[in-house]
Amino acid sequence: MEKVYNPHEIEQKWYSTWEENGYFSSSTHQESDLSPYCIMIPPPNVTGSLHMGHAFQDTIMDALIRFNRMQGRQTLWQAGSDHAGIATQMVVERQLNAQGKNRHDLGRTDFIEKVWDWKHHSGNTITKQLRRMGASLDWEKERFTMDEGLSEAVKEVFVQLYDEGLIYRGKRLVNWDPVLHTAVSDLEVISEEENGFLWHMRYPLSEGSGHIIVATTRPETMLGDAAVAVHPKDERYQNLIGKMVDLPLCDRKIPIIADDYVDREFGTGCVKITPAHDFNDYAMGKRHELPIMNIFTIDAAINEHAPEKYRGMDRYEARKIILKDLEQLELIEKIDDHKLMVPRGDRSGAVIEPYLTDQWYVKIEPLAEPAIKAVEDGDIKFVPENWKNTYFEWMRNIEDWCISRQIWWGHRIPAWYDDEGNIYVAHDEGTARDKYNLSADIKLKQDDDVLDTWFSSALWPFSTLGWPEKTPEFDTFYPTNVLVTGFDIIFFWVARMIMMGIKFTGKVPFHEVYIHGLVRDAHGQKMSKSKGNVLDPIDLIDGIDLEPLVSKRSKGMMQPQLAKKIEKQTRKDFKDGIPAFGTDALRFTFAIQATTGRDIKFDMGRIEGYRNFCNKLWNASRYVILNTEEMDNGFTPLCMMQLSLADQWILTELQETITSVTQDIKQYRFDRAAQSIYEFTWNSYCDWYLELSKPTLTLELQPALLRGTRNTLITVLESLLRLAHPIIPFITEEIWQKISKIANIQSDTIMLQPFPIANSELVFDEAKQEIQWLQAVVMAIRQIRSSMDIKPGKKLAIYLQNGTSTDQKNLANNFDSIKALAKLESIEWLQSDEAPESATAMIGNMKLLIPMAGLIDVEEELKRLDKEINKLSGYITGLSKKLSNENFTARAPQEIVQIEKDKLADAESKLKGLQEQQVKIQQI
RNA sequence: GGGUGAUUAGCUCAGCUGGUUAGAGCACCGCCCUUACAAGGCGGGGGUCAUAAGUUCGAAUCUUAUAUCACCCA
Repeated sequence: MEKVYNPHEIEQKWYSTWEENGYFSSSTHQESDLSPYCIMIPPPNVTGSLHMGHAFQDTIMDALIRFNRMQGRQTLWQAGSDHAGIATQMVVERQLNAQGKNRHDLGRTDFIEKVWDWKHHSGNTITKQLRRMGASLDWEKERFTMDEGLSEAVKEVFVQLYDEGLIYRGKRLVNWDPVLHTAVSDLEVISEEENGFLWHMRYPLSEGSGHIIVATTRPETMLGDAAVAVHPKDERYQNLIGKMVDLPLCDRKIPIIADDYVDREFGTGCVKITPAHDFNDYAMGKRHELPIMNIFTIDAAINEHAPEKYRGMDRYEARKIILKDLEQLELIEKIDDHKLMVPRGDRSGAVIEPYLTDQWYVKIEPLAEPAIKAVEDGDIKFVPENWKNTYFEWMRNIEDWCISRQIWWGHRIPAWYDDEGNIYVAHDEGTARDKYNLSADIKLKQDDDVLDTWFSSALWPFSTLGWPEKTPEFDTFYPTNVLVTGFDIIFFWVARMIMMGIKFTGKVPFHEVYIHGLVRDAHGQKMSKSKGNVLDPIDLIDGIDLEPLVSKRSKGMMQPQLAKKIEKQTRKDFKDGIPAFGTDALRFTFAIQATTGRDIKFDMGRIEGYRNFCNKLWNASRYVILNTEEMDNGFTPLCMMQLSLADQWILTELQETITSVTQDIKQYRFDRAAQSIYEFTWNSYCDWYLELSKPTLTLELQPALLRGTRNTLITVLESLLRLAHPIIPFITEEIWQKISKIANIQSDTIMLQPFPIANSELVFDEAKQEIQWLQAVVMAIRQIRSSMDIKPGKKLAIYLQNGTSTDQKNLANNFDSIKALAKLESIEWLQSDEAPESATAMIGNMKLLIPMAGLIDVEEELKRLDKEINKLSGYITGLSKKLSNENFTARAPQEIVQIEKDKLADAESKLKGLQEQQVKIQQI
């Protein structure tokens, strides 16, 4: 293997090998009694590219999938993407615009063909990037929400819901994008605080004198006012309730009404009510049977219902003129600065209007009920559990779902109209005629609208498996095991999948929902394009220089004035750009930070640390290969093999690590799993075991012992690679290819190897005790060495005193190891109480002495002893206080009391030894 | 206004059903290019666990209140 770990060279090679060999396939399954395992990828937007949220989410899913696949289960990670109606249409329209055309020039059919063209040529950015992440998705089964089968499922569901009266057409307020000319979902509306004004306007009372002052952030909507409302208990306005006002500029009279909804503290406590242009006003209008007067066109310009003067003006133009006119009439009381939430379309950036239109709706309550019950009954569990509250909260206050969109790219609504506007719903026109007994001469026209993309996404868990056809895939994998997603789409997606799944398959679509946190930047800010703080996962994998990074971040801004600030921040945060860390390091960073539900602040220091971890594993493997390749490693049957204490110890540690990692992954604690792997690899295997193996290998003892150590070096590393594979697939595969050959394993890939299972026969408690003793001795010597400034290379002669029979046995068994690890010339037992002047450490009751002659400074040693003694005394004081408390000794469980007593005895004897030593040295 | 979560070392975070002298990585200090690894080795310093009260023999952990921050809903 290369001396330096170079992720770039290994990653792409292995991914294509895996894919070409069909290792990701859900059809090839090993013989196993275990149940199949399936995760549906949250289908990424076909126009999208991979962001940190995806990378995090995909790491988790891939780890789960690889883990379960290695456990021998038939495994499907369903690949695919969604058609992202508005986003995709916009991408293609922009291309047309560049040629000076728009979609109307092409017409619907040709335009849709163009979109398909685009999809085939450019719609695979994110699937390529998923491959870079190492995601072991079943690409053979890749689906797209607009492909034939999924479209069939959409029609089937629509028709059935309509026939059952659960889909209807109605006129309601929707979020209207006046630029895109379509309804958009709440999810596509981003409300953010912006600076604005609160205008206080006088509305004259109709009775002749006096006026009422209303406060509004949107004065132009006054043209559609239907009333003025006050709080019924508001003493200031009691006498006005029921009276009329003259609506300025409009020549209309509107009533003053009372409603609880009015906030007395806001503005003047009087609000104008515009039922057609505000969601709350709409509700109030319904309560009070107010007329609903729409004053906007689909472009949000003033329409023919308003006074002639303002017709055709854009809403903001109209605002200016109206304010000027009111000013002239002296009807403006005052203007306050005001911060308000402004809803904008996430695609167009236009301010969204509540707008009254005909749309299709799903009647949601009958669907919500069983979906709530499924979570209440535990058929579906949220991880972390708290999220079920969010789910319930939304589901219990759910409103009907507007599913129609006024765009071209999407599933066209399977509804036809005759000349009289009667509606016929069926899979296609022919079926509709049969179903409704319509003769061929009745002209039918299909609805122009398409369905919300989320409508098809809601069917994803079963439509991808072939539903409504009966397929083996559906039988095998539905219900799926777990859905992995962010909290932000619990409403839009998770809840709807549950509703649709139960409705159409009779079963929940998944048994668990794992909700992960958000990936934020190093400062804890949400990553967003407009803030210019996004990190591209691919840049972390491949690296990027500062200049390209700066231009990438500050280019194509919606608000170009922010570019300077972004550039400055980027130069500060990434002085030297970003080095190439590789996919495995990125995945490990995500895994180890995936504590339940918490957001991740993405810290470059950590990914660097885990890149170093990969490098460590790499180099340890090189050591193992160097010492075992083409040697007698004890794999031939019937050869004599003997395990050293160190071998037994590392095997013991490995079993414990396997047990905890397995448990942790099953409980979605990827942080703990990764942490255990890290600690085992670095702190046990590398820091101690490899060092312990060196004396054995170099001293060339009996062949049986040599075989034992070589065998252990190999088998432990081989298991470790399999243990870590679900998190860091590339490096483990690369190393495993070498190691498996040495270990006599016949297989082409680590991917399909069994996940390690802990073996209780490889747990050696005695060896564990002995190695812990050895570690204590070695660390004590190193500590003295370091604080006394003794050169690392200087070999020491040490003495031991006052050892128990166990200490004597431990030394005898580990003599060579200790000599090597602590760089000793000799170790001798002192039989009498007499001892040379020495620096001293206590290992239990045993005294460890390093003679001072010429090596150790008396003052320094006294200082060191003093420090140790102080530390110990503090400890002892605490313990004795605890133990002299009768309440403690009487009430605490006896095991605990005994533990504390043992601790105290131990500490006291240690203290005694150190104090004796202190006296001795003071006498020098 | 309602809800959820957070607050532990300079930074990023663990700490599970209460029993550790409160841990890790990064950063910091000292020594070392020791034949797997300087992307490294060895050793070290650093925390009144946001604050206050309570429950308990015992609280970072449980309860209540307060403060600050974040997010969701209105």
